[in-house]
Amino acid sequence: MLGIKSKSLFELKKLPKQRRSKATVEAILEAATQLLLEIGYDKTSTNRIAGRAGASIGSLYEYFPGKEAIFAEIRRREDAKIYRASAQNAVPDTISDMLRLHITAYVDFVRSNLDLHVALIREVPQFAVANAEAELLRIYLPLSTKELKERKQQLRKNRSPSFATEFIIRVVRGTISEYALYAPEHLNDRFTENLLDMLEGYLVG
Amino acid sequence: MLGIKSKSLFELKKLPKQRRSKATVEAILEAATQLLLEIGYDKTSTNRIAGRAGASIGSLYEYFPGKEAIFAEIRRREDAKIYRASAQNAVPDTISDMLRLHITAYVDFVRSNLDLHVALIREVPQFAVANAEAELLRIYLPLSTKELKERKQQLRKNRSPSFATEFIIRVVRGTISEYALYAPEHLNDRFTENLLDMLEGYLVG
DNA sequence: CTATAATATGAGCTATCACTCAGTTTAAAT
DNA sequence: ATTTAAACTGAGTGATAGCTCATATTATAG
Repeated sequence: MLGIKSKSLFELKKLPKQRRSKATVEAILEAATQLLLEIGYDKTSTNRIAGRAGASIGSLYEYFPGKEAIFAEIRRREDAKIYRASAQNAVPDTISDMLRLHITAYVDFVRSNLDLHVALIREVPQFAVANAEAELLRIYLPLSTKELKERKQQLRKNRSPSFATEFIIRVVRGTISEYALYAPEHLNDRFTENLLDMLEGYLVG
Repeated sequence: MLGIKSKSLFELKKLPKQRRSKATVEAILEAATQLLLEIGYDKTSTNRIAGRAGASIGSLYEYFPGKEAIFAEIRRREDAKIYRASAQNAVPDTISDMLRLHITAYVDFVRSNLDLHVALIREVPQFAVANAEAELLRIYLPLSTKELKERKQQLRKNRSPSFATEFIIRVVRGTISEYALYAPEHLNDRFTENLLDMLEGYLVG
């Protein structure tokens, strides 16, 4: 029997309390991000992260239960940025404008952090990241379902707001990830307009 | 300087010629598939694959240049199956029927091999798999563009057949992967009908 | 000033891994 | 029957990885 770790492998073991230790945690996350982009997940060892961060390996394990937790935290912060980028504007009246707002914000965000976004999808074992995904969806999904219900008269008939919300979110996320991974040079305005056109046709008709 | 490997890291070093060695290669691929599903990519060592396959580690390296090549071959074969599943039927006259044919074949295939499909996306380093992706698209894309051009009168105006083909393929692949990874229980007929409805609206109107 | 908690250190442990190679066995070719 | 090529073998190698822990330093609290 191997040692059982009581808390999640993907969360911080302990929150830094003093200014010094907060800086250490930030430096570790920054170093891990750089190394992920430079040499990839596999070659990024915890010792190397600590070295680049100017911290000791012991300090790293003081705050993170393991390698995966570091990247899960990076992913969580990226997801939070995406969320904020969409959520900072007022909610428009029409479904069309809602779609345009959210999707352009999303595409712009992915394009402006393309390398990191791709590296996180490509290289980080997804199981370390499933929680972050679930968290994001839990925030996003009820929010948008509510928005759709309030605009139900604009919806095509037979469209269930709750089904449509998950469907749209997954179409958008899946499609953008696919382009980011395999055809980043086609992740342009023409793509965005086509995506919007397709989704508007689906939701509004 | 590390040793330079002359051929691709993702292809077979040597093709088995005799019946015995062909069986060895098949056993290795089968064992690797099982272990991927049972314990994941990282824990699946080449020694363990050889052990499960009833072959020696030396034989494994006789045919595969490295661990990644084994999984690239598994992926290549899966892709070929998907392609055959779509391509075996005659090409229908209407775009709607074309979409229905290809997409139901694709969804059915993914559902019937869900665990392996998910494991290949989740766990296998994508760079080992990028070639297989490129190969698949090279076959698929011109084929479908040609089919669309022949049905241009059915297309909504302003839809470029070549752009639309890539767009549709990536929407489908991305969306289905997203559902397979994060909501496999929602990968059902209702999902398929909505996807078809959306794409038909986009292409035909 | 003292006691206690927080933070930092890094040598070293255990484990495992991908891969090599010198030699043997089996099949095909002549 | 002999030669040659194909296939197989598996102990061993070098490298590196994630992680622990005993100890030391710094900050906060009373």
